[in-house]
Amino acid sequence: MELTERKKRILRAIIESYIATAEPVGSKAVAQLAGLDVSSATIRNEMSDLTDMGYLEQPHTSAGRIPSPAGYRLYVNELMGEHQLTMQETQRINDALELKMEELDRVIDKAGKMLSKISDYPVFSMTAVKDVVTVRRYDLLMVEENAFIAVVMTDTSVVKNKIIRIPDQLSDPQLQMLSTILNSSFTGLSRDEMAQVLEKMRAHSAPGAFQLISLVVDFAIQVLGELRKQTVHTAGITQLLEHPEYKSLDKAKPLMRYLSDEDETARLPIPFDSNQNMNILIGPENINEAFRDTSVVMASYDIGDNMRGVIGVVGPTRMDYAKVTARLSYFADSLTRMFGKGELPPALNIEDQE
Amino acid sequence: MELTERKKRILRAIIESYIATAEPVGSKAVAQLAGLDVSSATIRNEMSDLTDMGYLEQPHTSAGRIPSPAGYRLYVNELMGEHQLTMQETQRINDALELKMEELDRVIDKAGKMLSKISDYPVFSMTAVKDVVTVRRYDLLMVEENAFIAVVMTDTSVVKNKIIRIPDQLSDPQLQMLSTILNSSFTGLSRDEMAQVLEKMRAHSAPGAFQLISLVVDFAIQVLGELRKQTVHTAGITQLLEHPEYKSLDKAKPLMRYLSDEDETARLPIPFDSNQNMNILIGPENINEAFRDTSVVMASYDIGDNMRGVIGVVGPTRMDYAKVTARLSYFADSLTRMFGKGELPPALNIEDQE
DNA sequence: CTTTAGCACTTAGATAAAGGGAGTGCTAAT
DNA sequence: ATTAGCACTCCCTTTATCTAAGTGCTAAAG
Repeated sequence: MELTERKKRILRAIIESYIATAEPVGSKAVAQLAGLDVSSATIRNEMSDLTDMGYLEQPHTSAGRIPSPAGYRLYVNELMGEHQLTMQETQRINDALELKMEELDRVIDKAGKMLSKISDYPVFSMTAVKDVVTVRRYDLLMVEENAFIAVVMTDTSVVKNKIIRIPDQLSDPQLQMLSTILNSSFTGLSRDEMAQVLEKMRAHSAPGAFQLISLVVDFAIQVLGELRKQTVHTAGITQLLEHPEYKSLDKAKPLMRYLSDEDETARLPIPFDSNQNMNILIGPENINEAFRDTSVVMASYDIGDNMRGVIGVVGPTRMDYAKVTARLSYFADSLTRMFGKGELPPALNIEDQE
Repeated sequence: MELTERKKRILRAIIESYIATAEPVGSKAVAQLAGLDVSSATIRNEMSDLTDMGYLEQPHTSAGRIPSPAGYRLYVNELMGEHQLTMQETQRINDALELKMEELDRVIDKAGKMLSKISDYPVFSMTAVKDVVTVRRYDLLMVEENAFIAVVMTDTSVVKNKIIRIPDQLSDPQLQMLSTILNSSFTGLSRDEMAQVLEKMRAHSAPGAFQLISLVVDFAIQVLGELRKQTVHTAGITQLLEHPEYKSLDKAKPLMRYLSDEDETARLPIPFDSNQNMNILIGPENINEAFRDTSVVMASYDIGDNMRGVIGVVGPTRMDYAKVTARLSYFADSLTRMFGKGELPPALNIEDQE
């Protein structure tokens, strides 16, 4: 049975009022809000219908109505107007994204924090990385007699370095030789392959030389490992407390504990449908128990050509979907642009240290 | 007036009971706990004295007693036994500190998270850095015709790199020349000085060459800026909610908001007395309003020879000082050892990226 | 003089009862 | 089909009562 125009309008008014106030909405209030020139009694009849159809719920007999998950779903799919970002808002997001010289991981972390501030909800963010990253090239820089810097560049153009100390002195030609070996035998390989080659080499190499090689290769393997590992960042968990549905600690605690526990979030089972770049999960649609009364709005963004990340907002089912989606999508687009191919990349930087 | 042995014993019993239960302690309970073979009436008299002396407080006329800040202070200074870390605990801390290949900043962050897990309280951590860091040397590595990696090493042996793209092609001799200029004119200088030299150079240099130089120098200046900036990390804020004094959201919210707001914590006005390496601030001893009902236990640790950091635990005034101090001090010592001069440093790493 | 037992007194917090208010659903009239 | 009117339901707040814990005092005992 199709909804009449008026029913839609009433449903929408109820949802938007509830989003704003977190209070059940009564027929009288709707009569004003919906801008329909009918009395509250008429509205009551309509609301009764909507309840029967499953779009509204009644906390108890004599309370107003609140939207059911199905109601939110309908709202998100059909009713919700595109929220126009104001100039101010876009400006704010742009300012926020003025990140320079940061490492990818930290950019993501920071981006999360900013989005959280902008949206007033907790945010999680993660990057899904290419699973096979290889080393493109090695450079070795002598710094002192018994130390050199190993610079490793991956095929994803990530550069990492490390100061390597050695017991014996090393001459320039030796370093040159080492560099040649590394660049010829240890590039374009996966971590496992590198380990294998290294193992083979152990047999027919001078122990001293082998030692050196393995120091650098071990570092390279570590770098690749670091890059592979997918981390989830969360930000602004405390924001939950600002929303009335979490004013009872019993509600807030499990969710907060979940979000703040890295081990948990690490295996965040977020079913992201990558066909569309904006996903909304409403309340019970979340498989995860902790999220049963909570909605998640997610967007994906691209990091260059090979990687893709997901950033999402967590909030009460009564969340201002229109606003959140607008902001989130703009934000994700900005991230994509920022990490974009054409432009100068965000110049991620590096650091090693003795 | 000096406290009698018995009074001390009673005070100690009260504090420890209150630490454990968060409930006011009555005379009857004390009679048992203190292990004194006297009746509750006697205890009552003593407790009355202790109240007069300011070591105990009464929430209301007919409640048990709770320790006053002065009481905690006395306890911390004199009464508190050294908490013995169990083998298990030290083992746990050691395992936790098995950090490799991380950047300083992230080590601190992670260390905070671990300590928070170990101590069941929120933790903040920060590093106080040398205020003048300079560049020790530059290395330039050609990667493609129109891009090279700039590797900058500071006098604190931090190495950072960045891929720099240039519109025109660059020959090896040109790169060589650039490197010479950088190493002769832009090392050992503060950020301001570098900017000045750069400005002077603008006049009598070919525009193209100047452009190149300034790209690298700007990066170096940024690196120094990054290093200088002192950041405070917080971890485990949610742990607050596990303690009964914060079960009312009104109490928890301001503190949580404070701790989770980076802008706030950045200017955390923590008066750390660097003469002793363990500081305890009890309740009202905290200048900061948000911490009025909260105690802070802080320890400092050394990062190599030049830097020093502070790591601290935040909790209710009723906090298990004995346990927290023991763990914190062991933890801080471990950090110092880990960053120690002798040993291999935690091999901080670096990364740049296109 | 210190310790102890006994008891009246205080007070927070828990439980129960009563009142108010918002909103519904139904009926009858427009 | 819409609306006004009204009885009914149920939550929430306030008020009153009760209970349990703990104190402080007094007077007796060691």
